Parts: sequence; structure tokens; C-alpha cells
Amino acid sequence: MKNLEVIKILNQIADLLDIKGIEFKPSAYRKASRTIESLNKNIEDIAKQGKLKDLPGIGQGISKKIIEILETGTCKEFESLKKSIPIDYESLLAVEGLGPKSVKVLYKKLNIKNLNDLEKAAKKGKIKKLEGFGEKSENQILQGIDFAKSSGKRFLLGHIYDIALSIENQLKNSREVTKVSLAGSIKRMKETIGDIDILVTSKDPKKTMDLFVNLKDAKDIISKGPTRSSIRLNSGIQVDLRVVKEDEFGSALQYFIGNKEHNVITRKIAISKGYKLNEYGLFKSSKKIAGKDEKEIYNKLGLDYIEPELRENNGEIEAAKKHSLPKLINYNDIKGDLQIHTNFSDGIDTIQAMAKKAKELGYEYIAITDHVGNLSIANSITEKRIDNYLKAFEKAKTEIKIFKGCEVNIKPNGDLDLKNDILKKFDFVVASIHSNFKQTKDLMTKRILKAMENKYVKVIGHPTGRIINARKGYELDLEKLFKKSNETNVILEINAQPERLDLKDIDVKAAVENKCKLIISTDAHNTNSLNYMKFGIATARRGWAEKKDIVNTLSLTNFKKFFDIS
DNA sequence: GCCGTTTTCGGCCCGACTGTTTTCAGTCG
Repeated sequence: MKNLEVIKILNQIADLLDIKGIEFKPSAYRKASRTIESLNKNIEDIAKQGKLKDLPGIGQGISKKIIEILETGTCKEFESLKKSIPIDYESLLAVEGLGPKSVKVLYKKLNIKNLNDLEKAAKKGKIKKLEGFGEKSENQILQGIDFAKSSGKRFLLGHIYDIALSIENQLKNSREVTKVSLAGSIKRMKETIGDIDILVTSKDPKKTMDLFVNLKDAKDIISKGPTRSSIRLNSGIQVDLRVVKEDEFGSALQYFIGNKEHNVITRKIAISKGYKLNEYGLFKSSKKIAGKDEKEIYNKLGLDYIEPELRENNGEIEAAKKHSLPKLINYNDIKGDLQIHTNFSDGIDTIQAMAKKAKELGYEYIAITDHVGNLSIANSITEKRIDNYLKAFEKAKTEIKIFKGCEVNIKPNGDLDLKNDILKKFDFVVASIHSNFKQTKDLMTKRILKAMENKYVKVIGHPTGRIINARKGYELDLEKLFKKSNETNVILEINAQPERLDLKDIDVKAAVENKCKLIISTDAHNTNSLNYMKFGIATARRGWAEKKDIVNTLSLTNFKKFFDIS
């Protein structure tokens, strides 16, 4: 799939046009880029079918450029832009406070082309002498350089969610604060988060802002005002707090949860109905007709309430208009966790400890699925140790149902790494890929399809093998897997590990559209990681999944029936 | 560059905060 390549180049064209000071075109390129980002199809296939222009935000000009990129790896427009502005704009724009206008001035006046040039110029005090810059902006740039060098990547949802909740709680517990909510991408439970947005109402905004910028975990204050302040935490993530009035809380939430495209469309709908929508409310001329409550705003726009996880401009507005939004799976619908590791293979805690924690989480059943076979890296349970492992299940005294499970490696040819006469001793076999990721799409698809034909396999673990920010998933024809799943009742997993979330949201949506059921598992290697379930559920919700689409929402009795196990 | 129950041309979301200004441009979300 060349989707990522196309996305990257379109974004870079947008950056360069921005620096050139060209209006409106940058946002057109970014919009096209985001459209491709939300696709769960191969852009090359769409191009071959001549259907690029059917995609929103892609017209005559950009479709030609996409074809050029697919054929040659780049496009003339991009190359000539780079020539005319031969600078490392990506890292320069990553410096906090530097935007396209400043980057242009710095290049024209001081010939600053990269972070090194920028640092030298700032240290020599050259920047503060430029018109429009000063002492403070020079200092800010110096600080920003360090940050741009050290990070730049987005944070994983699962790594910062608890931090966000803790800040939310500290605000909630203060006397002045009357309402608190997370907003932005973290409220939408996006897999990666740029910064944490929080919205509050307060009886004493000044006091609340003081409390906020003095939070224990705050390293720097980026800005502070009566309605908006930003801090940077020790972990490096930025947190924005906004204080709004009680009767603006709903409209502010609507505005700040986003995403951007979703908001642009809701605003346009407002305009088409003769209203105006902004963070202060929904207005008819100057009269406010909604604002306190989000639901009210959506309803007055002729839309059903849209859950935050769906607000990605991915069809939710049309569905809300037609009253056909899915009734999303709830965060408390899960009845069991079906991929769990213990100290028998590469986990830390015992079967009993995992079961105890699962009971606390309110589950009715779990499957312990330690690695079996010859996978050396994960301390796999080899044939010799299998009997010991199975006996441990008999010994474990626990209050909830435990399925005797294992995770078995799928070999490059699609065979499993353990013989059938051993596999049959287990109630619950998860099969997954842990090696030879680089096979062709065709081979990889056949490899997994073959594993799905094994009658002992119940689940395919982390089906695409991707690691967020680190490894692309393997090339795979998911539609064929969906079909096979429907034939064989072998279920594809939504792995809830923060760096996996695999299947990912748009793949979940495709699965649901193919009437393919899924299972959500944490792949926990210690008791604490059993808490990751919420990120898997969030991924399911972002993929429009309902309770009925997720197998482990079934009661123990029905779950057993579904898989025909006891 | 895209798009159209106002438009095939003329719009394109808009407000808070900051720093450098003395009324505003740039950045950010």
C-alpha cells in the first residue's frame, strides 16, 4: 500500500505552499491527505478504477498528482517546491511557536535552513533583531529547538490516558470547578494523541487556572490566560485547559472534541439552517438557541447525538441525519478477556493472580493463552512442558471460568507451530504471526487463511501485526479474512495493547460492514495490563462496532455455545 | 485546489493568547 507515501507528500506540499504564503491551497492538500488517511482501501486500487475524484477533497488537480506519485514516487510540483525552498521545513515547523510565516522570514533574512542554523542564529542573538521578533521569541525558539529535537512523535493513547484522567480528577476535586471533561483527540480515544485537551466550568476561573499551571506534574507554563492555559508535563506532553461558562459547556465540548472536519461540517449545517455555531453556542441571529448541552446542539441541527469516538467525518454525520448511527458497544459490556499470558511463558504473574484481577474487573470468564511451540523469544511452552501447563489449570483455584488456552505461532507456510493432537487438548487456541513479516500480500493472506482452516483455532491474534509509530502491518487482504471468518467462525482479534490496537479502527469498520464478528483481548502480560481493555473497546467504538459485533460481550453460557466449547 | 438547495466563480471556521507592537500579525487549536 502506498497510501502513507501519498499522504506524506500531500502534507509536505501543503507545508511548502504555506511557507510560500499561498492561501487556501494548503488546506485543500491537507484535506485530501486526511481523506486518504481515513481510507481502509488501497489508494492504488482506487486510482486504477479511475475513482480518485469520487473521494471528498480530491479533484482534477490532486488526483493527477496522486497518480504521478503512485507511478514515480514523487511529483513535479513537489520537487519544484522543494527546489524553491531548499530547507528542512519539517523540523523547523516542529519548533513550538514557529509557523510558516516565521520560517519564511528566517530563511529569507538569515538563510536559516535547519535546526542547526536556527540554533546558531538564536544563540548569536540575530533573531531578536529581526522585525516582528524580539527577546522573548528568540528564547522561545531556543527552548523549542530542544523539544523539537527530542520528541516530535505523537503519544500513544494507552500511555497517557491515565495521566489525563488524573489531571481531570485533580480539577474535579477542586472546590471551584463545577464540570470537567476531556476533549480533543483523547476524548475521541484516537490511538495517538498530540496533546491533552480539558474543558471545565468554574466558579473562580482565575483560581482554577492558578491550580492548573501549578499542578505537581507541570514542568513548564506555555501560556496562561483567563479562559485558556497550556502547560507541559514532565512526560513531555502538552495539556490545554479551557474554562468556559456553564451555559457554553455543551457547545464548547462540541467544538473542542472535534475532529476538525467534523466541526467544519456541523458549522456548515448550522449556516444552511440560518444558524451560527461556535464554541459559545448555537445562535439564530444574535439569540442563543442551544449551548449548555451537546445533545441539544446536534438535535437542533437535525442530527442524532454523535458519540465522540465517531466524530472523524467518516460518515457519522450522514448517519446521524438518517437516524442510522450504530448503538456502540459500551465500556462495561465485556464479559471476558481472551488473550492473557502468565509466568508460564513470557508473562509476569500467575494464573491465579490474573484470574483474581479479572474477577475484580467483573468478568465471567477468561482464557489463559501462553505461548506454545518453538517460539524461543517468548519463552514458549514446548511440547515437553505442555502437560505441566495443562495441570496448572486443574490446580488453579479461582472464582471465574478459565478456558485452557494457548497462543500458537503461525509458520510462514500457514501451518501451526504445534501438532493437532496437542492443540486438541486446549479449549481456546489463539493463532498469530510472530515472524517472517515481509511476505507478499498474497502469501501472507494465504498463510492466515490456512491457519483459519484449522479446526482447533478460535481466534487470529493481532491480525495485521502493526506496531504504532514503529512497524507497518504486513500486507494483507483483509476482506478475504472477513469472508473466511464468517465461514469458519474463527474470530479476528482487536488486540488492546496500546502500541498494537490491531485490528485498528478503520479495519474494524470494514469488518463490521462485512458482518464479521470480532473479539477484544488485552494480550496482558501482567495483572495491570488487563486494564488495557478500554483501549480495545475504544477502537471497536471508533470502528462503529455494536455489542452484537463483539463475541466476548456474550454471557458465559452463550460464549460457550458460540465456540462450541465447555 | 476544491466545491455548489445561495454559487461553475468566489468563497474557503474563527477566537484566544503571545509578542511585538501602539493596533496587529502569527500561531495554535
